[in-house]
Amino acid sequence: MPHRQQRVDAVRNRARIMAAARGQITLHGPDVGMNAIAAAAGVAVGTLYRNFPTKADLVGAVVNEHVEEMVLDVEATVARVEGGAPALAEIQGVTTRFVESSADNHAVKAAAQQLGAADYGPLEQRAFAAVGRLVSLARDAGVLRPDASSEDFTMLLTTAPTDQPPATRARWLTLFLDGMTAGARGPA
Amino acid sequence: MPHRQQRVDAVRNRARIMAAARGQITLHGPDVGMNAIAAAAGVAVGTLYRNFPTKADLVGAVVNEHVEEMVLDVEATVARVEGGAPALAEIQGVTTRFVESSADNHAVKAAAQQLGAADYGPLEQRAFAAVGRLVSLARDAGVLRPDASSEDFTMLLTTAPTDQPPATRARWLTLFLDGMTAGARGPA
DNA sequence: ACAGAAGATGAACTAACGCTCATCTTCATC
DNA sequence: GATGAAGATGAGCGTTAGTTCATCTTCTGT
Repeated sequence: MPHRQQRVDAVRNRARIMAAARGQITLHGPDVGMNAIAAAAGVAVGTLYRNFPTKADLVGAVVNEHVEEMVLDVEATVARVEGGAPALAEIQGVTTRFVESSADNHAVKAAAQQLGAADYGPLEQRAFAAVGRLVSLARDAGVLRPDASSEDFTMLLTTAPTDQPPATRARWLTLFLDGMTAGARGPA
Repeated sequence: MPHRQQRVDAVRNRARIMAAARGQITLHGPDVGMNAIAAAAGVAVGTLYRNFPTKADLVGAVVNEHVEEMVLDVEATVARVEGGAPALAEIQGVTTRFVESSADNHAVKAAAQQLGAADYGPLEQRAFAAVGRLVSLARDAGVLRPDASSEDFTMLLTTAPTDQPPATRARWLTLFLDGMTAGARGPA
């Protein structure tokens, strides 16, 4: 073992920084200052930069956590549908959960934006794979329009309105999902 | 006449500033610096501030121009439909024009955002009136879902994807409009 | 308990931005 | 032309936000 073990206070500080960054970005968006995050973590700015060379790295780490949450949710949904759960209801479920969580969560919003961007990391590929499986399951069940694609749902995630009142958000989802089901064969 | 006539160079500079601001904001978004706009106008920053007390005033002036264009387009569309033009095709037309113009035009994007905000100026009221007329005409013609509202179209303008490739934008509009026509009675 | 490396600190640096104002220039008037 | 007010100029102010680094502290291995 060439390297000495990492110090316990360093581990603790990194955890505090991630927690504070998550909280601050969730609350105030990715534009919060590094000083604010450092203060919330009970740590000096320099410690932030020891763990994350630039602000983009820190924000990216937080965003990645949320992307992972979203991916896990979609994968769980796929599993339920494969187990016999009604596809359309499950799709309404995930999309609603997503839109609601991104409503007053600026970190999730940023995460969605990143999914729209085309820098394909391994996590993004997992996301696309899961969404793809969900779409083809639902399409085969006849509850989506025949030409429905996973890109359609990526679009949904990217363009979902986040700064609108709850009633508007719900209406938006209704319209979009009705568009996704227009011309569907209908379930057996 | 109490006031002396405005100087010709002052008039010329104001026009140059508006043109430069329009161009720069269209190109780089509302976050361009005042120095950049001044340079593009061939004028010093001080001259910008003589014509527009704050940056918000300048950006607001540019955005207002675009809002007005959009309003005129909708009003013309209403007139055509009232004259017997097919309602659904006309609606597809305006919305397509809007999405396309906001695609690589950051000023129009900002204009749409402002329409979504709730500070009702006289221009905004004209916009809502025109959209309202268009929706009720189309609904009465049976080409929109019975519960279609003008808020639905405001939402469309606000959430339209602007940073996506043309094919994605077109697909988005298709889905949204199919959602708007789902459950429609159908034209006579 | 000690040495030394890993880590933490926060004042200060840099860059960008909106905005001001003392000074100079240019046009309208007579 | 001459005059003076309207207008133009641009260096610089105040602020904010990301980043650095010389210095001090704390933990780990022996």
